[in-house]
Amino acid sequence: MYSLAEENYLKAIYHLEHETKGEVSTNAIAERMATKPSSATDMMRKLADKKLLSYKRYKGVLLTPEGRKTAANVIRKHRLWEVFLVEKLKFHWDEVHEIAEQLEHVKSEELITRLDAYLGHPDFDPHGDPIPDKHGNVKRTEKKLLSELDKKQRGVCVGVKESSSDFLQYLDKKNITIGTKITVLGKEFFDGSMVIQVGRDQFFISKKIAENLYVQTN
Amino acid sequence: MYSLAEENYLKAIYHLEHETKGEVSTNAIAERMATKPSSATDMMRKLADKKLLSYKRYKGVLLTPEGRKTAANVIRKHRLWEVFLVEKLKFHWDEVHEIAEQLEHVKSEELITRLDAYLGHPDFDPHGDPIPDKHGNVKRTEKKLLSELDKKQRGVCVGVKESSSDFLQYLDKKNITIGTKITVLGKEFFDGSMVIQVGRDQFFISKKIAENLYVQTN
DNA sequence: TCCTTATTTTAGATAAGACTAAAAAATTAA
DNA sequence: TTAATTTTTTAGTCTTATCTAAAATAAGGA
Repeated sequence: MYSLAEENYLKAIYHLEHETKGEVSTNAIAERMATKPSSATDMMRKLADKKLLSYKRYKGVLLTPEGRKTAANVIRKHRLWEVFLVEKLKFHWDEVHEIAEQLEHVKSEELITRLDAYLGHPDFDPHGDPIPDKHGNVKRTEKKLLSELDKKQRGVCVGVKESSSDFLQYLDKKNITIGTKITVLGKEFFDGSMVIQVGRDQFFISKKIAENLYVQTN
Repeated sequence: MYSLAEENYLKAIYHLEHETKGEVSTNAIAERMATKPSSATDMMRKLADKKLLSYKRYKGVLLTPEGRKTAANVIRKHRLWEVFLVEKLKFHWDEVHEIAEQLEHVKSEELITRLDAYLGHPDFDPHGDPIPDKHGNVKRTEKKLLSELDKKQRGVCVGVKESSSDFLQYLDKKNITIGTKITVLGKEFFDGSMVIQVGRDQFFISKKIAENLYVQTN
């Protein structure tokens, strides 16, 4: 069982590994964690002792399989809780991060198993990010922006890029939410605007809207 | 915003104040918290500095109104989460305490407001204990054991005293759960056994059963 | 009341996780 | 290749919440 601080460092390193290639630097970790590099070094030592990552002085770190799995599990919990907050408690997509940041550290395998089932085994969180399975595997899927789709293509809404209150309210009004199927009926190359089909409705959206909506294809 | 340790001490003291009359002793607190008396003393100092309780050396402590309210709020959260775990995630009554013990420390007013609404503003947790309102007020109700009822009296099941797996399964089988209305049709003074009505069913229960079921009357 | 016992507090230490300042290593530039 | 700069580590402190051992106070019995 790992401490709150340990879990948060693992999560940060997991994300950093995906953003940059190769070893993750001490400074990058410190910056992400909003701590000083010296604090990060201390923690790297500890996590290396616990075999959660490999660390060589001055050389940065890489998660071990065990470390990666642990990190993915915390992220799994975070994202499942986000789904709960949005789907069940009707929070807006942009209000849930901080709360999930706390809930993700609650220790109970059974709790997460049941929560997952209760939510219908969701594949994505409200921001469109994939939810790792219980083994830490992430279904790397074709998440793309709606603006990348061409005429006649379809996608399922899996999240938003920017999540301003105005934008979310616009989506609400148009009945677009996680899981909503969207078909591109037309696309104007001049300004990137589109005509899309959502349920029975067809309407026009600007390029700006299309560039802030993530969809999953295939 | 109070620390995890502070919240747990407040909760312990709150319960101890209800169990014993007058000041709560350092030893009692230490025992409840599974710490040493010296640790309890340190924490009393700190909580007194924060005006959450009044403390005089060698004299024990009493919560201030602010301390009482804070404690009640943690208990409110604990009990709401327990309801969630049992009602929504289908945990058994005796599996939820430890998890709620963690969830109760999640900080977000809005979360609890929404959770409360989502659960339908419950008055009791799955053990039959009352859930304080957001101001920390507890509806002190007539929670009694089913065995205390007399013939023709009615009560609503609000919880269990002992919650062994066998007992809970028995209750499941008989369709007795939180909110179930129970009427005493007959009571045998010789052995304390009863005949009760639950929904359309009438059946016999032993004294032991009646002594482990809490009901609310009035 | 005085003495013994139990309770409570004080003093000093420890572990986790953070910090600052200074030293060491790596990197970049001349 | 050496010098300047950046990155990382080390050394030493701090805070929170715990502990042990010892001292102080309160309570109970003869």
